[in-house]
Amino acid sequence: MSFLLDGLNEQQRKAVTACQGPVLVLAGPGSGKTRVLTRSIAYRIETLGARPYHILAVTFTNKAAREMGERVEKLIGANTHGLTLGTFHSVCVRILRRQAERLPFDSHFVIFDADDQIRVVKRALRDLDLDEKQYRPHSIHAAISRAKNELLLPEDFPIKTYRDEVVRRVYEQYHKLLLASNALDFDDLLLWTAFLLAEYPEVCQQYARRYQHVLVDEFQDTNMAQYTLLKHLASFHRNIFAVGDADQSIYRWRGADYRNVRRFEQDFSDAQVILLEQNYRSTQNILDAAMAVIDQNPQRRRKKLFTGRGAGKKITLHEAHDDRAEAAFVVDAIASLVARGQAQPGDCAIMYRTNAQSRLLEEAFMRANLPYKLVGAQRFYGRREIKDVIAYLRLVHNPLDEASLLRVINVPPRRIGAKTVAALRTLAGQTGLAPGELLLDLGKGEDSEYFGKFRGRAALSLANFGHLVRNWRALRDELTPLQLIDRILHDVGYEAYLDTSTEEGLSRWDNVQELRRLAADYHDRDLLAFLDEIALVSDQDTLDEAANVPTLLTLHAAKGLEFPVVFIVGLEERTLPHFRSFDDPEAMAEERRLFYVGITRAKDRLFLVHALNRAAYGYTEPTEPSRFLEDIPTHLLNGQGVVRSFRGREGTTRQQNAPSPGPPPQRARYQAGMKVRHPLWGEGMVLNSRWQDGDETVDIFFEKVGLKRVAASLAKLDYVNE
DNA sequence: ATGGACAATGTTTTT
DNA sequence: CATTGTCCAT
Repeated sequence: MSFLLDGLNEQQRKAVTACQGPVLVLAGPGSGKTRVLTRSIAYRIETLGARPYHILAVTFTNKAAREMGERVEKLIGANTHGLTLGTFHSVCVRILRRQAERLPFDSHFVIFDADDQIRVVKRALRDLDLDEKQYRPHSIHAAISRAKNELLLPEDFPIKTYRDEVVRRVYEQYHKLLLASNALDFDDLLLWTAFLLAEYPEVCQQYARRYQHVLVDEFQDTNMAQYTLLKHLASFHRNIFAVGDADQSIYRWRGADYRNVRRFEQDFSDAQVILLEQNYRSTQNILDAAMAVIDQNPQRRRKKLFTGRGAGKKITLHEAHDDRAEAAFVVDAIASLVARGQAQPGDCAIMYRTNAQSRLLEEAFMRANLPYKLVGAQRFYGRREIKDVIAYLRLVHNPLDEASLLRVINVPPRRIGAKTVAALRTLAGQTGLAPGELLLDLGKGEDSEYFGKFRGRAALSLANFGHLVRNWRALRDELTPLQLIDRILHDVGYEAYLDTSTEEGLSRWDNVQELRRLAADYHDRDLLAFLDEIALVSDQDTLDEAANVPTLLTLHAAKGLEFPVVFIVGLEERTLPHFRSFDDPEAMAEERRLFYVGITRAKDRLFLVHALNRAAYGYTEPTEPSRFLEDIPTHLLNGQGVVRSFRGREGTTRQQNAPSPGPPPQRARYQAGMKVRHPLWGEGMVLNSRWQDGDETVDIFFEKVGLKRVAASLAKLDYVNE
């Protein structure tokens, strides 16, 4: 089956055929990593005779999984049946449903999305009589999520401060509430699977024996839970094949730890390490810019990326007056490329740090009457009407799901207000039933023993709704998901509720129609399959590749994609790097990687854009260009004069000088009284600062280690905002 | 119970 | 500024 090695370079070949023992493939951007992964799967089946049943391949997005499946099938035909191929989360769902009898939930559990999770945190806070202002649900949830990713249960939650103590209690309550709802959050899927494999050696054995080959994509994005899972699953045969690139690790905030790459080499000391450094995507100029940017990150394994593609066009650096002008520039530039026949609209992508930045771009496209497509942002599944319909389905599937019950119990309004809901919950608590179960019982009307416990109107409203849910439940096995949706929409009068005479209502109803179309695909599967699928889709999964129009997307969403023409906008301090990363060197390093990921998406043309003024809180304020721009050698750039090193704001005079890649501006960055943070020594106060031998020498009094003298260009100091 | 008006509050990235 | 929550009048 030598065709599986056709067209591969030596390193790729080596990787594809490395099927024994642990293998770590460090794959630079555009180095054919997906190719290596798919061929390696095919090679194991075709050449080594492995049964697909014995192969596990995990990815982070459904799209990546789907693509991989299609490409393997294209290589070796249809004999991929039995292959386990999916995202970490979907693979875990499958395992957990099968093994639920060993775990504290049953196999019909539902998956709570981000919204539900916040609701549960709020509920927990209220149950514990804690102030939502003081303990913001999002921040508490982040702490819980972090703990789960580290495989820490409530009792293991590390306590250093009083706040930690509170978080631990909320975590405990949150945990209970989820189990009472027979629901798992995203993190639980990983946590419980890891727990299962650790606690039940016979189960672990069963899977580890089955999976003779374990392959992982985007390994640098794994968190502790995922890493542990992989180790368990590969523990018997030890044929684990991990592909990743620490320089493209951009999900630290989600628990991802690129140090797992190093950990892998330690845990599997016999691992073969294969480097893929030849880039097949970008021109050399683009690649050089990318390397110049990423080389500034400390403590990384240097890779020397090269391409056979030639230098290519220079990178365009554009300075716009403000964010509106920035958007206009992008639209103009695309229009002009298309007009000159240099690109198709669909070749172009515009990338930005935050979703909020998409708005002005969208407006600019609309003003120019040009179509575009947007990845993510107001996600389809995040829309209110979609969440409503899904909540109905989940309630029908699982009446224990309190989050869904509360979401739809009065939508459309059916005279069940806060008072009545509180009464329902109270009585449920007294009887030991879940609110949803109580509601179902009330659905029997006056036959229900609980009917008399409510004040007249309330009892009737509840009974009516309970009756509806009873009916839907009775039908749920006969009807397809689509038929059930239609039945619910009809029974509750959802179209009338949306008021399709208004533009907004009509658009919402359109979205419901879109959901119906998606449900139509599930005519031969059950409701739960549909619910699983929509719980685990990602933004990238909804990207429509057919339309020949420009794509707007965040830098995060751009990972794994490539485009002939790439615009990266908002290249300013506080945007990229984002201001939330300023006081943490690790976070700052990740901002740089994010920029690196963006640059390396480009095949032929790269446009880097920054605006001198940007609207922040509704007010437009002056900006400084991103520090990352300073790291790109000027000879790779063209466009208007390269304005460099503005930190300190005297750039206009310096600009006159010949563009020299010399030292930064002679202006103190640190002044006495400033608070700064050093990666090693922690926080300290600047005592004084002066210029010496072309560098800034700063004396700092650190809280932990006392007085230190540092060179500003060498010490990785960060400002601490007071 | 409902809906509207106002205030506060917060803005990264997402399986 | 744009969303979310809270208060108040119906």
